Amino acid sequence: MKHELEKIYNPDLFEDKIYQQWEESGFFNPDKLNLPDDAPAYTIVLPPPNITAKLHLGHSAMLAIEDLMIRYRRQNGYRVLWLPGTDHAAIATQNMVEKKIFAERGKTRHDLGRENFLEEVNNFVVETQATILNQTRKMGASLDWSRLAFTLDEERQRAVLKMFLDMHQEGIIYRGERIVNWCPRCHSTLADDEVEYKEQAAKLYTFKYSPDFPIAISTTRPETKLGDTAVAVNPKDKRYSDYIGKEYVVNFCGQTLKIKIIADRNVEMDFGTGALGVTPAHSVVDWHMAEENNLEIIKVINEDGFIKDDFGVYSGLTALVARDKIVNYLREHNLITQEEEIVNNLSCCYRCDSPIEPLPSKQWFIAVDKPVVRLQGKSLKQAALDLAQNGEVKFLPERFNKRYCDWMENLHDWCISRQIWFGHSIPAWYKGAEVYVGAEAPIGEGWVKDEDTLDTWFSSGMWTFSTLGWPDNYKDGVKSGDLARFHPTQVLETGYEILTLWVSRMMMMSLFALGEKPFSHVYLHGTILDESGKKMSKSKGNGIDPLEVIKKYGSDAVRLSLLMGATPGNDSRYNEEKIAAKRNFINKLWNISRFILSGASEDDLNVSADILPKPLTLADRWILSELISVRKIVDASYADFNYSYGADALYDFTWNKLADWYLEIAKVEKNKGTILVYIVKNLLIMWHSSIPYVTEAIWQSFNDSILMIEQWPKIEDKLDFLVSVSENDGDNFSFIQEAISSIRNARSENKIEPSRKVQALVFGERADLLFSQAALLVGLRTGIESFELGVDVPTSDSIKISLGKTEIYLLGAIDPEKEKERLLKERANLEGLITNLSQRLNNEEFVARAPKDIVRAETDKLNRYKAELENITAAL
RNA sequence: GGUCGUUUAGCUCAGCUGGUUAGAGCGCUGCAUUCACAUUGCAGAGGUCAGUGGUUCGAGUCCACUAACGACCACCA
Repeated sequence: MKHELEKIYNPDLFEDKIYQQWEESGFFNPDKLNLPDDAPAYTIVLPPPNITAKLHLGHSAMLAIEDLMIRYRRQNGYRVLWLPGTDHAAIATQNMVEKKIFAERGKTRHDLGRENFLEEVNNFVVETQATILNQTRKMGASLDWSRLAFTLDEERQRAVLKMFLDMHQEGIIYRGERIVNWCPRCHSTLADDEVEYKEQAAKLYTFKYSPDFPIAISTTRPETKLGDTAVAVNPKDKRYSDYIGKEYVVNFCGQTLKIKIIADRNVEMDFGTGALGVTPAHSVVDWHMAEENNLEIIKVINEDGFIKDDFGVYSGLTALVARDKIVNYLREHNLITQEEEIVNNLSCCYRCDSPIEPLPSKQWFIAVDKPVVRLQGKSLKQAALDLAQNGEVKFLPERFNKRYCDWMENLHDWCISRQIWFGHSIPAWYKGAEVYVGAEAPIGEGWVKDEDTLDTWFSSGMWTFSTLGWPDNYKDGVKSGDLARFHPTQVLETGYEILTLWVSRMMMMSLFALGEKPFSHVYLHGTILDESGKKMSKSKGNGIDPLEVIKKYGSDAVRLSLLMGATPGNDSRYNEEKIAAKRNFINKLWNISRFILSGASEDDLNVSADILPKPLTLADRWILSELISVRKIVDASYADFNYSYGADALYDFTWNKLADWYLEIAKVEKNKGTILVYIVKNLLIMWHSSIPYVTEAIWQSFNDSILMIEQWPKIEDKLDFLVSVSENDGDNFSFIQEAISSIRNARSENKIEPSRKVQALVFGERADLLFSQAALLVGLRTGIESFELGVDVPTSDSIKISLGKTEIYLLGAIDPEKEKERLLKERANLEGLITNLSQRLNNEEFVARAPKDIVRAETDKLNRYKAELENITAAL
């Protein structure tokens, strides 16, 4: 079992083999973990990556963080489920395949036909999915592949169908006419977030509909004015207040319009003439005004971007041509009072860049404001809002709670139908004006299936429970199977950019389907930017392929570089040097282990990671107290989602405490095999969740078991016999270098005999420890094998090392003047602290209301400060 | 236009509820090297914590304003 480790850690030799071993062990699957029935569950559903493309570094960061959460919980006895999957990303995928087919064969999806096209899409999906899953494995993600899901696979299709039917039955899903973002080229609606705004120069025309109409209006789109049914002014605007409520019949460019003057506070008095021509059919804002004022809605432009019939000479023209024609008419009739060049934002299709035409269209919606019986009359919006507001779902960082709530409060009914082919079909059939909703086609002739598909977020919104067997595992309001065990999930870890798009939908869907939250915590990671701080994107070509970096530095190094120094919600820059630094660290850990294991006996190797070895020297007590303190820091930080801080503490311990100090001591003090192996075992366990491969590789070089399921150590917590050392002690050793060269010089000049006696004088409260380490290093570097050590009276400015008859004096770095200054400052500081604390402790209200342990802690603090003050005063 | 974030060493970033002398990694400078590791070790230089004002015994931390950069949302008649 025990085998030698290579001189340098080579990830290539281990990673694939180890991953395969993990997978074959079955322990990614919670059912295979040997756990008591009451073991608490810990579930994370992996945010399913879009199958449009291979993974990028952002995904790697996500996998690193989630795998850490998962592995840490697995080590702590949880029934851990990390559930993998991919998202069909309806529009994005269809678009990508369309482009590909067009580039390769010059054909459109219409050329291929629905069936053939969907087959092409499916081939594409299979291909990219394989790539994605391979990349995910390379990261070392301990996902339960037996539960792999896809938002468009058969099970999910059943779930989506059921959800649609349930919501329809409840009256939450309805078909209605609304203004949608319509792309005349793609023949599809776009979600608001699929619309891109482009700044462009436009002409703002100010004119009157007709000579006899009293108010001039401004617009950049005169052709839509054919559909105007009102003019809106600000109610505060004195210029127009007399007209409000009046109705006019005007002849606008040869067409008859009925115009009512209405008041609306959203109209800006300063823009143009302060009056707005209301075109309900072609503007979202106007649509709302029309609803409030019962205005007629007149469609002017059709789905192809042409002017509709019944508009005389304008019918059949494209919007742009019609615009020119109308402007000419207005000019000829002297109705234009101003033409102005302005810059405005044109809304464009994110796919084809065509200008968006806002059009009324029949679509399926989810009503977010409607009371839902199964939610005790709350609306979806309200219920989802409550989860955040009453703290049932916590956001990290907290500020995203506000963003979530703001967005939720402004949420309108969610349009869920999309005019694309790739996606979940809508279970609706039409016959004339009749609509049928059901799982199967209705009986009878002449029913036509709805050709649209569902918004991709509809299925991904169900992700936490559609992956756990809903609806089969949910009967009469009772959960069973996976759903009972693993829902609600613990953490949703995802990027903040989809907080609104995805997280909010998951909340509503879960509330509707199960009446419960989908998760307790939302951890939002930042974006990985490129080295210059720009977003990585395909179009810019500045993306980094995780596989290449992994190949160069190893998976663990990539993971660690993404974990350390990263805080939730904050973006971080890609930095290859950082990865190299982590690679070096991993090699350091490897060599620490190599050194320890090579010197360990068979008995040493069998030491339990739970029980402190004994007896202990001073140095042992010190390193063990550091180890225990690190474990506490790690536990506390991981509990707070502060992964960077925990890793920092481990890193510092491993390199600066264990390698730099304790191993050097161990070389001299000898017989430390047991305790060293004990430390290594604990260290590997604690490091495993961040850098699983190298830790597993080392572990298996001297154990038959798999480290992945090794339990988090339960080290005794009796710290009273341990040594506590401040973090800055390393600074006190600047004299060592000098000592070493002094001794060497003395020797080479034959000034001293090769004495076996070393005596050093060390000052400070931890003189014994400093002494031990100092003597150790001096001895180590000078080849003196045994020492006789002693501590002398502390002095404030010098350190003396005697070698036999020769004495070496080493001056400390402390300047008495500066020291005095420091003490004075500290005294003032302490006095302030004491005043402040005394005041608080004299405050009856504080003492009465604050928890007892806080009061006690404050009292202790006060006493400590007082004692310190006395010391300082004495020293001065 | 609204909301939010960022600004700390040459670079990339930590710094929790205000509390001794502001930290890390990389880079830089000097020194060391048959040692588990040169993917190494030791030491050093380098910061008026973006600016101004305020609260406080005490501010990198809290408040206000300013500036630069960035993100999101909305709208642009």
